[in-house]
Amino acid sequence: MLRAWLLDVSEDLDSKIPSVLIWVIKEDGSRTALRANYCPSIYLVGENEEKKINDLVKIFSDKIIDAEVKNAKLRGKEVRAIKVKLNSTDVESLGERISKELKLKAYNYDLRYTTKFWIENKIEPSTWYEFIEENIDNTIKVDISTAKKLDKNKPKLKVVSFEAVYFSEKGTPRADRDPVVVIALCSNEGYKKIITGKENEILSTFCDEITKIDPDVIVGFKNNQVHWNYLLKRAKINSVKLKVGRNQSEIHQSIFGHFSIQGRINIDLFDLVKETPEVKLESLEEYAEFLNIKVNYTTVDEFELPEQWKSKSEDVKNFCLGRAATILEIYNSLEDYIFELSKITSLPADQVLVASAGFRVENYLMKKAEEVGELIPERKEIVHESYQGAIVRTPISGLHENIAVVDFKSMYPSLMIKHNISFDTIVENGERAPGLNFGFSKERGFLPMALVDLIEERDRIRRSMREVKEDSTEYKVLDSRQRAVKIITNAVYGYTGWAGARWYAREVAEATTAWGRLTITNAINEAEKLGLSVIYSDTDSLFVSYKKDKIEKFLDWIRDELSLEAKIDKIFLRVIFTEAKKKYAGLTEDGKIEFVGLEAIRGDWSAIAKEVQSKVIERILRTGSRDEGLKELNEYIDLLKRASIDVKKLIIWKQITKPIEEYEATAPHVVVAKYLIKSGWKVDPGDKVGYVVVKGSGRIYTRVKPYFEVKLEEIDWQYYIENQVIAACERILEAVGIDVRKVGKYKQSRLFT
DNA sequence: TGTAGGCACACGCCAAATCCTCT
DNA sequence: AGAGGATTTGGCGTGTGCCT
Repeated sequence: MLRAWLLDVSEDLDSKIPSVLIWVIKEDGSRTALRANYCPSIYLVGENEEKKINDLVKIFSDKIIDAEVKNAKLRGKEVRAIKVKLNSTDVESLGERISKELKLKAYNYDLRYTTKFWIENKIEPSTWYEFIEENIDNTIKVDISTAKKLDKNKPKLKVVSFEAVYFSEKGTPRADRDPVVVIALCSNEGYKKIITGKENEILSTFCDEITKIDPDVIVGFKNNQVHWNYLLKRAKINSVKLKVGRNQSEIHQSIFGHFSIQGRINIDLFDLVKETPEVKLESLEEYAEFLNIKVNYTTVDEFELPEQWKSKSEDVKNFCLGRAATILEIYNSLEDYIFELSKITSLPADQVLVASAGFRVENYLMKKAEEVGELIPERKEIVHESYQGAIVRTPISGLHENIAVVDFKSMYPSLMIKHNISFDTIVENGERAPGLNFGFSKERGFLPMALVDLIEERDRIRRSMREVKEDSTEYKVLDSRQRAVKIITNAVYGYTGWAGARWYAREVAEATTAWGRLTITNAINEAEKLGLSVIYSDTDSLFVSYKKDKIEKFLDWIRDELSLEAKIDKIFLRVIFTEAKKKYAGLTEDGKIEFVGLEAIRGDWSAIAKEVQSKVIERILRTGSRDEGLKELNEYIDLLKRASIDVKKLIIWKQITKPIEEYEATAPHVVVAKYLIKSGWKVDPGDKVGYVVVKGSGRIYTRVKPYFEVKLEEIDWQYYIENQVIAACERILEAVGIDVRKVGKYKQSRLFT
């Protein structure tokens, strides 16, 4: 018996019959690749199965192992399908050819060989398994059908983080021109190294060190987007092979821009920062701060890197090493989450972070489909029809006291279960979804089944969490797992309304929101009937006056009459609403101020505007006095009039969301982006551009500059007072009855110019 | 290789309205 | 007084980032 933890799988190119290399960590701690034969299967559906099987065997005799008729489910309906076991790893193109030739619809075919490996064999990555092994000429071979899942903790992984610095005189470094000058490495066994010197030596030392450490995981920041590409090109120029994989293999780019390293897991923390909405600028340092990880190096801005390298190269080296160390530390705090997400979705750890929410859900559903014999439909382009979403009530504006926020617990998943909403249960007779001309049958659907499993799994995890100490490793692992499960659960509804989904079903998404609207409307009416005034509501939440016994009754009613669960999410001692939806700020029982939707938490407002708005709101909420808010604003206006604010606080950051030439309107951030591109900087979709508004007349886009080129004297303070600070505060103050344009320092501020 | 829809808000764009200057 | 250019006004579209 061989026990091993599964890292990743790659195709075994040395084998004549379709085979995989399963990269594992064995129980004794050794790292190796297990060889296993695996012939993938596809399904064909259509008329005359028996005859078609004969044709199949005739035409594709060398490409198939066998074919037999089996029962399967197609959108819940029992069908007869030909299961074809292929003697090839080229599943998609062979599947297509067979389907075309025999005029049969193919299923489970447009998937990569390695993806099929996990799904079809019901094997999960990042998990312990037991296999029956056979040793043949120094390689270990296993029989997949003997795989037995073991419940055992993840082994300690060897991890290396790295960071690289490239030198360019001006602008973004270009791989065809600008060299690598530093690479820093850190391992989780305490190893640290700064590699500098001649470029070819840097590159080969980098590979040698990786080989020596032999890590299971290589982690970086923007390594998929920037580093691997860059290092590969520099390696080519220097005639060095970038051998960082196991078996001395080179790194290679896989289909969707992500890089794979044989036998190791390549992780890019940038993928994680992108799904962390609290981190606005998506920088490594901001991410570290968010995770409470101390950064102990001086950040070198990319615009000052060339100068710094020429004058104080030691600082740059330390910066590089510092970043590598921070990358490792961040990775450590997120490792459990990454591998739990990998397990639950059956996507190997180095793919799960690259995959977007839709693909994670889909992979999970494909795994479930295999369990129940549901065929996996092909991915196809579909014209998406938009549908009605949730209800958002206009808030009662002003300063409120003692408000409870009541939330439905996972409303959409619960409704999908309650009404059996699924792509395989849609019917046109019987009970209909509110306002729609179709409904859902009673027989348990595929999606509700998957959701019940997910919810039960999460409940199980949360129960086990209660049995272990809160500061234990086990607790953290369980917590990561329940978070991973929750994310998948909540994304299922959205998945069904995604045009790219294999199981796209607009009706499902539409019915879910329809029942959601009915549910919240009924709940609002009931709350008011019980004497709770509802001041605001969005999708599945209600803001009501905090009257304990009435709320208890209300929650009981939801449980008994709606068969749904709701809870008091939080209580605001004070809360401010303007007239706008989705924007408010409140003081909670534990003395914290929470901002929702307001400029104070938006990434596209200047720091000064955000600071003043939060201070103004905080003062009003803490004191309960509106005049205190005005005082705060006046103090700041004085500072701005004296130009006594750090330029950094005036930067406005905005994302470039598409190729620059596709912009129709002349927006300030686009003008700056174009200027940057002209000066040799690379600005790609997804990048953030930081600009400052300077003095002048006319359109704003005619007087914006990149933040690093702005001098104190040119700043348009009037703009910042009017369009940033006052703009962010006036709606708040207006909501509590103060007209900023009539009182306070505003008039005086106009004299400024 | 994009979970969904609902929403606020700044600013550019464009045409109409209004203002202003000059003959 | 009236022509005609300059400037302001207001509605609408673009663009970004937020909420649940």
